[in-house]
Amino acid sequence: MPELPEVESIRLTLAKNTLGKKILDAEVFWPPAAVSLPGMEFGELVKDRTIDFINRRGKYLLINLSGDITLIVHFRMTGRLIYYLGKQPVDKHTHVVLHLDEGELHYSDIRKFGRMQLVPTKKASEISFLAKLGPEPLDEAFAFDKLGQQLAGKKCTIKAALLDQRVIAGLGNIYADEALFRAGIYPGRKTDSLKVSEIILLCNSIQDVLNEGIKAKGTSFRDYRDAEGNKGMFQEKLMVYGRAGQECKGCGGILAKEKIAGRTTVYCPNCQK
DNA sequence: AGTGGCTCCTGAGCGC
DNA sequence: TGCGCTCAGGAGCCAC
Repeated sequence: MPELPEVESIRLTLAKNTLGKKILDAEVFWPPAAVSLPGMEFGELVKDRTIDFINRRGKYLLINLSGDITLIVHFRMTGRLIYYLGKQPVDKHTHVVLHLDEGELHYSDIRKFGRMQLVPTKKASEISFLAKLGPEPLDEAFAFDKLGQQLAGKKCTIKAALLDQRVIAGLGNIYADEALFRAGIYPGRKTDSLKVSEIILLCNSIQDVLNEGIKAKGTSFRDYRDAEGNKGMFQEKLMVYGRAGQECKGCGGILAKEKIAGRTTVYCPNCQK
């Protein structure tokens, strides 16, 4: 599932292949996946626009098109955006194809949770789901004091807080569990029970695990691929996610599984307190 | 404010 | 081989 490092990897590979290219036309096979401006047809709105630059905010990919239109993509669970230099057949999960002046861009999504949405670029930051997002964990301005502010006064579990995109943008189940393991914090701890020393540790762990995830080009636990169709490598480095019942790579104890914040959570009862 | 449940979806895995 | 069941989950929404 694309979290921050996966979306960043898609951004980099997509930029490498499509910047400056022009959209000749679009084919929409499943309309709910392609949200346009009111009263405008998706294909008509993207036609003849150039891909100017590509940004990322949390787990959202922001593709700036010429003429002040931005294509916002959220991949949710199984969304993929892949560039093909040649002609590529569509399959039953392909929802949108953008034909470029060189190559084509396929948006597909097995579970159909993901969305592409066109918005006026000037209004992009006001779009409700973007405006609500918390700080970017890899911004230079982000440090333990910022994380502390975001967590202040919260009484939920730390796992729930890390998954809350209003608190911090870009973490999902994989990197939240991995960051908590590295910080030695039990995911079910109440947020207001964390000491400053633990918040410092957690902040560093979040940044480290995200940076290492990006360096490894993301985690391909199951479905994830970058914009060139390649898998990431970070699944080989996972300490807890997907490893319930296996040995902890730190202490050799058995990793536990528990539903916390409504999500399957894996942790080491020995290493995380 | 926090929590739990439901919804959107499909495929994988399992028991029989 | 195949049926039916459960599980996976990001995030919005609603009830309590």
